[in-house]
Amino acid sequence: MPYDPSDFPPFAVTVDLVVLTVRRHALCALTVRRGEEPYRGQWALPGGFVRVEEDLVTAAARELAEETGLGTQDPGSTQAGVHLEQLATYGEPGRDPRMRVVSVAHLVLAPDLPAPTAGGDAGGARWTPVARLLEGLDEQATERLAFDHARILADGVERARSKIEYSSLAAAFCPAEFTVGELRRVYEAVWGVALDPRNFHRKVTGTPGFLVPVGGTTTRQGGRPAQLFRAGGATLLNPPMLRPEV
Amino acid sequence: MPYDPSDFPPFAVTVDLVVLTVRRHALCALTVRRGEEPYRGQWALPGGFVRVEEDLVTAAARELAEETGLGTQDPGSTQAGVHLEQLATYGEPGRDPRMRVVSVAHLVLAPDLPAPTAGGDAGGARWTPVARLLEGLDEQATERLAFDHARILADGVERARSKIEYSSLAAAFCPAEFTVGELRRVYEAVWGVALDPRNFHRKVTGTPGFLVPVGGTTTRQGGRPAQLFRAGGATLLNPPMLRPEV
DNA sequence: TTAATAGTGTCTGTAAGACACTATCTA
DNA sequence: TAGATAGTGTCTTACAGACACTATTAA
Repeated sequence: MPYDPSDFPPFAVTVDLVVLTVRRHALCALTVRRGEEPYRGQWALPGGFVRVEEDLVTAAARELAEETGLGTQDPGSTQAGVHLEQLATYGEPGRDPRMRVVSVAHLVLAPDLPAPTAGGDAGGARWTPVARLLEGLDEQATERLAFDHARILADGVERARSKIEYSSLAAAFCPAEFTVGELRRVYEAVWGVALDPRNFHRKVTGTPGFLVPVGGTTTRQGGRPAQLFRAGGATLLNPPMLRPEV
Repeated sequence: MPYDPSDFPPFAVTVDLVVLTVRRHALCALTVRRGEEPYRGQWALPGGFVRVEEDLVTAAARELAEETGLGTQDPGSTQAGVHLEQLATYGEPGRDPRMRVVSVAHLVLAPDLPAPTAGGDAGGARWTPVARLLEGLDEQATERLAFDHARILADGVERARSKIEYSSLAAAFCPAEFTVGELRRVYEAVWGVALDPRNFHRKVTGTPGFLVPVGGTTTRQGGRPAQLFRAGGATLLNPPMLRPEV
């Protein structure tokens, strides 16, 4: 099959970002307000075109930096808590009414950040609890996301929920140094359940290499001072943390 | 951002297929021989261009049918044992020396099939043990796959290996009706380990909804007649099957 | 008979779930 | 003091891993 340009139809390739964080005990996603048709004025996931010379994950990191100022280095990196990975690709013919767009969605897990600065071409950006964005996914909810972004968001949330079961990825939602209680509240927010603090403590501190004590303590959560940890080298949690009510 | 064609660079979008099966106690992948440059004469994963009006998973199913005669219905379907799902997308600028190609890889799990019929434009097709295709992934192995297909295959194999831990997907490698021993040999081939037959039997028959007895028996594996089962409705295995030596 | 696979039962160690109890901070 | 969170210990139960033993076929 020689690569005659007439052989293949032209596609636009974009990256869309599911940027998740935990704010006030709720899992939140970054949304931007659309400035043009279609879906003008509606909220959407941040994203943009992939450039000619650019790798997919590089494009995702660039869009993330433009939208939030967040920096990542390599795919899978957990520098400063920020994690970026490819999620899935969406290419249904009618998903964009104007032309054929294939979007490679990426998942970003970030610690709680200051209110997003809409640095890019977006008309506004904010954190929205995913529960509100995903309620009544089938019907026309009031806060319905543009395009098929509700489905993309749902896939990203499900990926995050399942990945923290067997990996140390939940630490990506925490600052560089965090307490066991703060990590537990991340699990509770992402899964939407309550976990037993004692059993959780035993599980995460008993897994070798999962948490590394940094030496200090903090009382920023109130109560007795808690030890500070950072994420250890062990990225796999075996046996996994069990998600209740599955 | 108005969709002026000059705004975005032209991409070709293809689907590549990681088709896995278990033959003679070995995990094998479907490979086709390339008829043109680059990589002429080398083995590669089957694949092809996505058509204008075609969904990504539809394109993957079409390529699969053209290449093997295998039929699937919906994504995630387990009809006649065949399973098809999206794997990941590969779009590094230099991955195809001729032009910018973004490939959406898909993973197919199929029962043991007759020798593949190279029905498509491929110069030949065969099953190759993945162990041989992946050995010395970094160096220039003798049986090196074209493009970045060795990495795509490695990602597909890893996906299959991890998914059978917590799902009933291993049944996709079996015929519609199978015995507990045949299912165990699938796990052993995919993971490359030996499992205790007694503990395996207890695990899979003790999980409600995982296996459904069909009533008959078979002696096609030799020895005492074994009950025949089909995959049950329970697609999630909780607690998961533990992969040894991880 | 032997050799193969199928299937049941039993023991042991690990770990999860439930929860009592103590420790140390702020208000 | 009360009330919050941190952290340890204990008991029970579930289940994986190891393995003895029986069952039923083919050669």
